[in-house]
Amino acid sequence: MARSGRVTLSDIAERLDLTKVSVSKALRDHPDISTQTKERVKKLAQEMGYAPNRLARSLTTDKTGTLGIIVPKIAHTFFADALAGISEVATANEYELVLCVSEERADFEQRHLRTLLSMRVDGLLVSVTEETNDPGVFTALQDQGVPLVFFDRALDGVGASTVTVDDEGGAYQAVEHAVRKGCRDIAHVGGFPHVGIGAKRRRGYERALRDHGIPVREEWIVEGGFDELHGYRGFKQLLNAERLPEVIFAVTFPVALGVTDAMKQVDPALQDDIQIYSFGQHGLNRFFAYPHVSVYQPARELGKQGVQILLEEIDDPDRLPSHVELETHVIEPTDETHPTYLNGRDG
Amino acid sequence: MARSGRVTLSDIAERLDLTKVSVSKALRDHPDISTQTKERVKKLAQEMGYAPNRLARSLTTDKTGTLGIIVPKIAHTFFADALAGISEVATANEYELVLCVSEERADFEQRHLRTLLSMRVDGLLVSVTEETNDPGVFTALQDQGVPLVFFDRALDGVGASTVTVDDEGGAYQAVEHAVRKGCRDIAHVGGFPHVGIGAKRRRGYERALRDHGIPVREEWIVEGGFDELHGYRGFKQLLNAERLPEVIFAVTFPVALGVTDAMKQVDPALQDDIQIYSFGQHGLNRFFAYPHVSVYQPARELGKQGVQILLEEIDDPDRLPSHVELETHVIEPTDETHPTYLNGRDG
DNA sequence: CTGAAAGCGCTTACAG
DNA sequence: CTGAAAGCGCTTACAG
Repeated sequence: MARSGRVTLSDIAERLDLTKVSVSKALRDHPDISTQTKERVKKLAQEMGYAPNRLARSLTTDKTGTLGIIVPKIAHTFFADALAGISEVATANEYELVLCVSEERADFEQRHLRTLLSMRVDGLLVSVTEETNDPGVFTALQDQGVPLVFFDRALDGVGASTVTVDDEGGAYQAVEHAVRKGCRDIAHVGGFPHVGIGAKRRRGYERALRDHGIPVREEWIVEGGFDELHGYRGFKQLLNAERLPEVIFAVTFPVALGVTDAMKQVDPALQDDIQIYSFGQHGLNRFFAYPHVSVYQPARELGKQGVQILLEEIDDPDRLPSHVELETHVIEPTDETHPTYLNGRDG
Repeated sequence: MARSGRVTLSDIAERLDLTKVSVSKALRDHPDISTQTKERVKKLAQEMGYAPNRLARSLTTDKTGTLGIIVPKIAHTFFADALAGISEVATANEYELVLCVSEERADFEQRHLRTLLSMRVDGLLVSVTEETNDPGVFTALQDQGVPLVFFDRALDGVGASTVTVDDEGGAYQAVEHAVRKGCRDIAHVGGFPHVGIGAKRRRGYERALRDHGIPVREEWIVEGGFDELHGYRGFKQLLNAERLPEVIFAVTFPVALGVTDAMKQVDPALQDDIQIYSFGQHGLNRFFAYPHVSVYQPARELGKQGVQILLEEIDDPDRLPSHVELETHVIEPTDETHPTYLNGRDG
């Protein structure tokens, strides 16, 4: 028995008067071994409760069957949903997930990256923090030949695969949607410009305005992070503008929530006058007193495709990086995606 | 260099004309080694980008520095929040998380359990599925000496540590709260009785009714699972009762959402007449048109304490199981916990 | 203070 | 079809 008190190959071999190599082969259905021996081995292994030590196996095979995941936040519906997709595809392919949360901090991200490397994960799926701007750590990975895929938030200047949504297009659609409703006073509480999604969503916003002959007003554009706090601050900043807009397009759903909080605090009646649009939806929007109009972001699908690509790169290390961009569309509260039971399929 | 193309102890040793043992010791600040040598070693290790292979280390030390986590769902705010707490404490103690999602399926749970064991995680933190009823797999873990802690959803008959909330007390408080508001017609859309939280919350509900001289009406009690679908079905079932209640107490927040969906579908005006109470809160409740009254469930704290206890058991294998029960309280929409920025600490 | 030996539990060639 | 050797990259005693 192993130090740990667990059954090892040798334990089985001893009881069967075989060598551990034969046992190992038998358990893996190696053609070297006779059917009869295989059966004896498997039976006893089962009886003894044998579970192969994956550490030992990984050390020799140089494959751990694990994927390193780094997300900036976990208690945010977008990342939780993405993780659900990631978990689904990983499990289906017999990979385990080592989950790291960077807390939007670049230093945490780097530390996690190092740890995951020393754990010899087979590949990495990363959504960068809002602070991340140094491609150095990531290009180093590439040099070491570790498969890497960015999802949702990618970092420019790294030759890695990416799975994103059409950020610019989605933002464009949102603004155009507001324009078609007759609005021209549209503000943007945006993200940091050095993060891809921040820059792209803003670009879409501005382009849509211009295409519809609406001047871009700097005082109606706020830049910041991606969570509630920045939405809250963003709205406060908009109060300094000459007048308030009719529509506020928020760079993320959490930012939209912060904007709402600020509006309610300043004057709840503002909610009747200002419509909030957000990039990214939320399953509970349908219960809101003032539901947001949102750009549908397929979080789960993003996670699934991310893993899919990562697995392909693991299987074929010479594969060139892929760049998948998922389509988005605007959803109004009224055509919100409802649970299937509301579609008459159940109940 | 290792097969993987990565730097090993021997690579460093060779360049420095030392043995790998000395290098290993130097890097770990072993007193055996002279300060001067340590510095030379560390400098070169840094230059060569050495990262110790944790697989190899774990194989000899019999410690992986990983925790296995199994949750029934991930895209549910409760578990995402709990995971945030888990991640926080684990990271602070230099443990990594191997995350598994059981999808509320007992067979998935068992498979994940086996995998985590073969990965030699140092401990397990589990919230069981709504199907789980066989303690066998878990007691087997105990026999193998693998530290195990249940959080939120524990399984009876396993001598493992548990971190839960005061389910019965919380349910009791919720019902009492409704009674104090003058309601006597209180229904319960509950969980499965074989899952601890289901049985306890129902018990609290019934006890509160009795203590206030209100008869328990079986037709106002529905049993089922813990997600939206079961809430939806639950309300539909309540429609068969002689009359509708004034209050519906849902066993979880997702169940409360399903109930709401069903109510809206039957007749949106019902929302003016029936108040929904739920065990477990949600950060977005404050934006709801009809906010729920809820029993506060400290998800994050539950996760944190779970890891804390697990780490203690890992450090001291002879420790007796602990049972932590966190307090709950009823929160009305008006005294909802708001983001800190709304408390004037920011903005 | 430095080193040679042994071992963790597995798998991958190579013999027979 | 079965076995003996070698090795994955580390650490833990034990010598010197």
